[in-house]
Amino acid sequence: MTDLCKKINEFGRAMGNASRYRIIEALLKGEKTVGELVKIVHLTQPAVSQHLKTLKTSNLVIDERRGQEVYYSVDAPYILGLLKSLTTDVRNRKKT
Amino acid sequence: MTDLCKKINEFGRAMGNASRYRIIEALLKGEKTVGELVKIVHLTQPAVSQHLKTLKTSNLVIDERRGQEVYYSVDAPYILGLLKSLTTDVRNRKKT
DNA sequence: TAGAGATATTAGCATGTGCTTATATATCTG
DNA sequence: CAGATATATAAGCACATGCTAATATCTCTA
Repeated sequence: MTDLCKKINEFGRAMGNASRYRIIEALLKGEKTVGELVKIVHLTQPAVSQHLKTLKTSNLVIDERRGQEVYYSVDAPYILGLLKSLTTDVRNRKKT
Repeated sequence: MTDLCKKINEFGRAMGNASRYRIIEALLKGEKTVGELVKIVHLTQPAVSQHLKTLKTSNLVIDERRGQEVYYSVDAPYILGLLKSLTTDVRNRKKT
């Protein structure tokens, strides 16, 4: 499996879960703290933290601590790069 | 969950599974029969058929029977539409 | 430094998922 | 129509995954 494949696969795993997808959706509207996300997606704080961890491992989100709170936001350049690669692959497919 | 959300989520679920991702990859190189896919991804025939069923349910592939064989191919226009929507969403995000 | 607030981590459980084996359906050919 | 080939479906099992509850870690402030 090439590096790109692995990335796309991780991206899929992230977006394929409803909770994580809702987290991403929320983050697309602007950075949020864990506590804010908890209120938005209606999950417990540990559940949100766990999802954020997998999202971070897949490089889809960035975190930054400011005082007691940790702000999360989408890594847009990374995601856009992935989407572009994918789009190119589909465009260049062998037509039927 | 909006209609687009549901589609993207299904797309993610499809791409997030390694076997399904390999099937999509193979199909991007041109349409294939179930039997050909079995040889390529090294899964049993029922396993491949099951994956193809979920891919079809998510509208990512198209099937067409020709005699005894069924040919599968990616639904490129559909996928490209999804990727475009996703790209737009990420581009138009609220910057941090 | 003690306590409070915010987040992360761990363990455990219930459910979902992917695979296998067995069987059914469909299509062709003799 | 009978058998062969291609594909689909069903049942069952092992494992992965998402969630909860409990606890740990980190940071601020009095």
